[in-house]
Amino acid sequence: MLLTELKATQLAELFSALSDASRVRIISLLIQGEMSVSALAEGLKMSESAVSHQLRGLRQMHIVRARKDGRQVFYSLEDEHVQKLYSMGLDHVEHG
Amino acid sequence: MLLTELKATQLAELFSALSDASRVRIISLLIQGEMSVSALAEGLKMSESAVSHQLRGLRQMHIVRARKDGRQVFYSLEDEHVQKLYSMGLDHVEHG
DNA sequence: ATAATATATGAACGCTTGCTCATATATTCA
DNA sequence: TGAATATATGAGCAAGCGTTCATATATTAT
Repeated sequence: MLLTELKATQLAELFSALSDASRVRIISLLIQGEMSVSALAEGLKMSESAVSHQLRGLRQMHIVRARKDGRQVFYSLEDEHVQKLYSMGLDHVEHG
Repeated sequence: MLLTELKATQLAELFSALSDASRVRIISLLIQGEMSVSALAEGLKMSESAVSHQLRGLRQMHIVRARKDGRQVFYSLEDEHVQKLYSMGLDHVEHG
Protein backbone atom coordinates (compact mmCIF):
# COMPACT_ATOMS: atom_id res chain seq x y z
CA MET A 1 0.00 0.00 0.00
CA LEU A 2 1.16 3.52 -0.75
CA LEU A 3 2.45 5.49 2.19
CA THR A 4 1.46 9.07 2.79
CA GLU A 5 4.36 11.47 2.97
CA LEU A 6 3.48 12.05 6.63
CA LYS A 7 3.73 8.40 7.59
CA ALA A 8 6.90 7.96 5.57
CA THR A 9 8.40 10.83 7.52
CA GLN A 10 7.23 9.43 10.86
CA LEU A 11 8.65 6.03 10.00
CA ALA A 12 11.94 7.58 8.95
CA GLU A 13 12.09 9.50 12.22
CA LEU A 14 11.47 6.36 14.21
CA PHE A 15 14.27 4.49 12.48
CA SER A 16 16.52 7.52 12.78
CA ALA A 17 16.53 6.90 16.51
CA LEU A 18 18.58 3.77 15.84
CA SER A 19 20.58 5.09 12.91
CA ASP A 20 23.61 6.19 14.93
CA ALA A 21 26.05 3.92 16.77
CA SER A 22 26.06 6.09 19.90
CA ARG A 23 22.29 5.96 20.19
CA VAL A 24 22.27 2.23 19.53
CA ARG A 25 24.74 1.74 22.35
CA ILE A 26 22.75 4.00 24.68
CA ILE A 27 19.66 1.94 23.96
CA SER A 28 21.55 -1.32 24.42
CA LEU A 29 22.37 -0.20 27.95
CA LEU A 30 18.90 1.09 28.74
CA ILE A 31 17.41 -2.25 27.72
CA GLN A 32 18.99 -3.65 30.88
CA GLY A 33 17.30 -1.03 33.02
CA GLU A 34 17.32 2.63 33.88
CA MET A 35 20.64 4.42 34.11
CA SER A 36 21.89 7.88 35.00
CA VAL A 37 23.53 10.16 32.47
CA SER A 38 26.93 9.82 34.06
CA ALA A 39 26.66 6.03 34.26
CA LEU A 40 25.80 5.95 30.58
CA ALA A 41 28.67 8.29 29.77
CA GLU A 42 31.10 6.15 31.71
CA GLY A 43 29.83 2.87 30.28
CA LEU A 44 30.02 4.19 26.74
CA LYS A 45 33.18 6.26 27.17
CA MET A 46 31.41 9.29 25.81
CA SER A 47 31.34 12.77 27.28
CA GLU A 48 28.37 13.50 29.51
CA SER A 49 27.48 16.38 27.24
CA ALA A 50 27.36 14.18 24.16
CA VAL A 51 25.23 11.64 25.99
CA SER A 52 22.92 14.37 27.26
CA HIS A 53 22.47 15.77 23.77
CA GLN A 54 21.57 12.35 22.41
CA LEU A 55 19.18 11.71 25.29
CA ARG A 56 17.40 14.92 24.53
CA GLY A 57 16.73 13.73 21.00
CA LEU A 58 15.55 10.35 22.23
CA ARG A 59 13.32 12.07 24.78
CA GLN A 60 11.73 14.23 22.09
CA MET A 61 11.04 11.11 20.04
CA HIS A 62 9.41 9.56 23.12
CA ILE A 63 11.86 6.72 23.08
CA VAL A 64 13.28 7.32 26.53
CA ARG A 65 11.81 8.78 29.68
CA ALA A 66 13.63 10.76 32.37
CA ARG A 67 13.19 10.36 36.13
CA LYS A 68 14.91 12.88 38.33
CA ASP A 69 16.23 11.79 41.71
CA GLY A 70 18.26 14.36 43.56
CA ARG A 71 20.77 15.76 41.14
CA GLN A 72 20.84 12.68 39.00
CA VAL A 73 18.51 11.92 36.14
CA PHE A 74 17.76 8.31 35.38
CA TYR A 75 16.75 7.36 31.88
CA SER A 76 14.80 4.33 30.78
CA LEU A 77 13.03 3.13 27.63
CA GLU A 78 9.54 4.52 27.32
CA ASP A 79 8.02 1.35 25.90
CA GLU A 80 9.01 -1.97 24.40
CA HIS A 81 8.65 -0.98 20.74
CA VAL A 82 12.17 0.23 20.20
CA GLN A 83 13.54 -2.73 22.07
CA LYS A 84 11.71 -5.02 19.64
CA LEU A 85 13.13 -3.19 16.66
CA TYR A 86 16.55 -3.37 18.27
CA SER A 87 16.41 -7.12 18.84
CA MET A 88 15.10 -7.78 15.37
CA GLY A 89 17.88 -5.66 13.88
CA LEU A 90 20.50 -7.32 16.03
CA ASP A 91 19.23 -10.69 14.98
CA HIS A 92 19.58 -9.66 11.36
CA VAL A 93 23.12 -8.40 11.90
CA GLU A 94 24.23 -11.46 13.84
CA HIS A 95 22.64 -14.28 11.88
CA GLY A 96 22.02 -13.61 8.33
CA MET B 1 24.49 -7.26 27.06
CA LEU B 2 27.15 -4.77 25.97
CA LEU B 3 27.46 -4.23 22.24
CA THR B 4 30.79 -4.13 20.50
CA GLU B 5 31.45 -0.95 18.60
CA LEU B 6 31.39 -3.00 15.40
CA LYS B 7 27.93 -4.39 16.00
CA ALA B 8 26.61 -1.03 17.10
CA THR B 9 27.85 0.41 13.82
CA GLN B 10 26.33 -2.44 11.79
CA LEU B 11 23.01 -2.01 13.56
CA ALA B 12 23.09 1.73 12.97
CA GLU B 13 23.80 1.14 9.29
CA LEU B 14 20.90 -1.25 9.00
CA PHE B 15 18.48 1.22 10.55
CA SER B 16 19.93 4.01 8.44
CA ALA B 17 18.41 2.27 5.45
CA LEU B 18 14.99 3.23 6.79
CA SER B 19 15.95 6.57 8.28
CA ASP B 20 14.98 8.67 5.29
CA ALA B 21 11.47 9.25 3.98
CA SER B 22 12.46 8.71 0.34
CA ARG B 23 14.00 5.34 1.12
CA VAL B 24 11.02 4.36 3.25
CA ARG B 25 8.72 5.14 0.34
CA ILE B 26 10.93 3.23 -2.09
CA ILE B 27 10.80 0.22 0.18
CA SER B 28 7.04 0.56 0.67
CA LEU B 29 6.66 0.18 -3.10
CA LEU B 30 9.15 -2.67 -3.42
CA ILE B 31 7.26 -4.61 -0.76
CA GLN B 32 4.50 -5.03 -3.32
CA GLY B 33 6.91 -6.49 -5.85
CA GLU B 34 9.77 -5.61 -8.11
CA MET B 35 9.71 -2.30 -9.93
CA SER B 36 11.82 -0.48 -12.48
CA VAL B 37 13.71 2.70 -11.66
CA SER B 38 11.43 4.84 -13.79
CA ALA B 39 8.29 3.30 -12.31
CA LEU B 40 9.61 4.07 -8.83
CA ALA B 41 10.50 7.60 -9.87
CA GLU B 42 7.05 8.19 -11.28
CA GLY B 43 5.24 6.61 -8.36
CA LEU B 44 7.23 8.66 -5.87
CA LYS B 45 7.43 11.84 -7.93
CA MET B 46 11.18 11.88 -7.54
CA SER B 47 13.76 12.36 -10.27
CA GLU B 48 15.13 9.15 -11.74
CA SER B 49 18.59 10.28 -10.74
CA ALA B 50 17.60 10.72 -7.10
CA VAL B 51 15.94 7.31 -7.08
CA SER B 52 18.96 5.72 -8.72
CA HIS B 53 21.29 7.25 -6.15
CA GLN B 54 19.17 5.91 -3.30
CA LEU B 55 18.94 2.49 -4.93
CA ARG B 56 22.69 2.35 -5.12
CA GLY B 57 22.93 2.82 -1.37
CA LEU B 58 20.26 0.21 -0.73
CA ARG B 59 22.07 -2.17 -3.09
CA GLN B 60 25.34 -1.68 -1.22
CA MET B 61 23.56 -2.46 2.05
CA HIS B 62 22.17 -5.63 0.40
CA ILE B 63 18.65 -4.47 0.99
CA VAL B 64 17.58 -4.49 -2.63
CA ARG B 65 18.64 -6.56 -5.60
CA ALA B 66 18.76 -5.46 -9.25
CA ARG B 67 17.62 -7.52 -12.21
CA LYS B 68 18.35 -6.14 -15.64
CA ASP B 69 15.91 -6.77 -18.48
CA GLY B 70 16.66 -4.98 -21.70
CA ARG B 71 17.34 -1.39 -20.83
CA GLN B 72 15.28 -1.45 -17.70
CA VAL B 73 16.48 -2.49 -14.27
CA PHE B 74 13.98 -3.99 -11.91
CA TYR B 75 14.59 -3.72 -8.21
CA SER B 76 13.22 -5.93 -5.47
CA LEU B 77 13.84 -6.52 -1.78
CA GLU B 78 16.72 -8.89 -1.18
CA ASP B 79 15.12 -10.65 1.79
CA GLU B 80 12.24 -10.30 4.21
CA HIS B 81 14.23 -8.78 7.08
CA VAL B 82 13.79 -5.16 6.13
CA GLN B 83 10.14 -5.76 5.38
CA LYS B 84 9.69 -7.07 8.92
CA LEU B 85 11.39 -4.02 10.39
CA TYR B 86 9.24 -1.84 8.17
CA SER B 87 5.96 -3.44 9.26
CA MET B 88 6.93 -3.33 12.90
CA GLY B 89 7.84 0.32 12.59
CA LEU B 90 4.66 1.12 10.71
CA ASP B 91 2.66 -0.65 13.36
CA HIS B 92 4.31 1.50 15.99
CA VAL B 93 3.63 4.69 14.06
CA GLU B 94 0.01 3.82 13.35
CA HIS B 95 -1.14 2.35 16.63
CA GLY B 96 0.87 3.64 19.30
C1' DA C 1 26.10 31.75 51.46
C1' DT C 2 29.58 29.04 48.97
C1' DA C 3 31.37 25.19 46.83
C1' DA C 4 30.78 20.93 44.58
C1' DT C 5 28.21 17.79 41.70
C1' DA C 6 24.93 16.27 37.94
C1' DT C 7 22.74 17.50 33.99
C1' DA C 8 21.17 20.62 30.25
C1' DT C 9 21.87 23.85 26.73
C1' DG C 10 23.67 26.88 22.94
C1' DA C 11 27.19 27.99 19.61
C1' DA C 12 30.47 26.47 16.50
C1' DC C 13 32.79 23.23 13.58
C1' DG C 14 33.65 19.31 10.64
C1' DC C 15 31.49 15.62 8.55
C1' DT C 16 27.80 13.32 6.20
C1' DT C 17 23.66 13.15 3.39
C1' DG C 18 20.37 13.76 -0.37
C1' DC C 19 19.53 16.30 -3.94
C1' DT C 20 20.34 18.55 -8.86
C1' DC C 21 22.66 18.97 -13.03
C1' DA C 22 25.62 17.34 -16.46
C1' DT C 23 27.52 13.46 -18.47
C1' DA C 24 28.53 8.49 -19.28
C1' DT C 25 27.17 3.77 -20.34
C1' DA C 26 24.18 0.27 -22.10
C1' DT C 27 20.42 -1.28 -24.91
C1' DT C 28 16.95 -1.05 -28.54
C1' DC C 29 15.08 0.72 -32.77
C1' DA C 30 15.08 2.77 -37.29
C1' DT D 1 25.34 3.56 -38.00
C1' DG D 2 22.84 6.94 -35.47
C1' DA D 3 19.02 8.41 -32.57
C1' DA D 4 16.27 7.41 -28.65
C1' DT D 5 15.54 5.39 -24.14
C1' DA D 6 16.77 3.65 -19.35
C1' DT D 7 19.84 3.80 -15.85
C1' DA D 8 24.23 5.01 -13.48
C1' DT D 9 27.64 8.07 -11.95
C1' DG D 10 30.41 12.14 -10.45
C1' DA D 11 30.77 16.89 -8.92
C1' DG D 12 28.92 20.34 -6.25
C1' DC D 13 25.98 22.39 -2.89
C1' DA D 14 22.73 23.22 0.91
C1' DA D 15 20.95 21.24 4.90
C1' DG D 16 21.33 18.20 8.77
C1' DC D 17 23.95 15.75 12.33
C1' DG D 18 27.11 14.62 16.25
C1' DT D 19 30.54 16.23 18.64
C1' DT D 20 33.27 19.61 21.77
C1' DC D 21 33.64 23.55 24.57
C1' DA D 22 31.83 26.98 27.44
C1' DT D 23 28.20 28.20 30.24
C1' DA D 24 23.69 27.78 32.72
C1' DT D 25 20.61 25.57 36.00
C1' DA D 26 19.41 22.66 39.76
C1' DT D 27 20.52 20.11 43.82
C1' DT D 28 23.25 18.80 47.80
C1' DA D 29 26.84 19.46 51.29
C1' DT D 30 29.81 22.41 54.13
